[in-house]
Amino acid sequence: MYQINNKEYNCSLAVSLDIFNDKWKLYIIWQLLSGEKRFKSLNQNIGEISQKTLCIKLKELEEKNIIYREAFAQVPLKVVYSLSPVGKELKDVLDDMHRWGKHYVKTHGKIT
Amino acid sequence: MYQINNKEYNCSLAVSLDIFNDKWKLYIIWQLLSGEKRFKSLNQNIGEISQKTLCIKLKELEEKNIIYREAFAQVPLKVVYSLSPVGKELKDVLDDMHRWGKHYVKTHGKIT
DNA sequence: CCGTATCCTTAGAGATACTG
DNA sequence: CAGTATCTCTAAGGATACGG
Repeated sequence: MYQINNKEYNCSLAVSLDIFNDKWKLYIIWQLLSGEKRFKSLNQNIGEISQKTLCIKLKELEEKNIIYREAFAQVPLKVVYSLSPVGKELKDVLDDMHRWGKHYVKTHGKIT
Repeated sequence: MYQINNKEYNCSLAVSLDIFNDKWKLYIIWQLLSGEKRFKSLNQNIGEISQKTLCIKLKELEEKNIIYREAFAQVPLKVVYSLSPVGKELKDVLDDMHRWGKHYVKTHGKIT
């Protein structure tokens, strides 16, 4: 049995699936794998995500210590997000998912 | 650009994330990785999934050709689910997620 | 045993407007 | 620029009962 923030899991896979059981977190990680990014950049480069949802997801990822947030005292404001060590270790997962998607499209979809 | 069932994606990762953007599909794959399973077995072994939801998710996976469904003309009925070739190729993804979850728990949770 | 059919409840997410 | 605050809506999922 595993416990994180008073939540119980009977398998460590359940931990991952629970954390990333939403529409956007893995997209955000994917963006950050290529280097730290500002809020605006994420908002523009991640499909159709709304500002509000992006805020919420970034906060959740920061609370879980998967990403870091660094704010600069400037006007206009500058905030930079980057992957923590444990966040960087998601690279394998995302590479595999990317590869699988490519393979799935090749056999079951169209490339235009 | 990729197209599957009249849905457009600009990245093959988006394909994977869209397919598995729900609470249960990857759990089902995880179960089936250890061999074919009957409906009841899945229903009992996958956390708190309801019968209705399991039905829906199995159907979706079958339509996407990720799992196979085989029904035996018996009374009582017997139905067996198994992974298709492209379904089996999700093993890497799930192994990585499992490994990451284990690592995350070690550094951010408790093991009881 | 393996599902369907309803009904119902909530969390996730979008749109828009506003603030430090 | 980087967020909050509302307000709204929909689809995912659960509970329960029924059917082949």
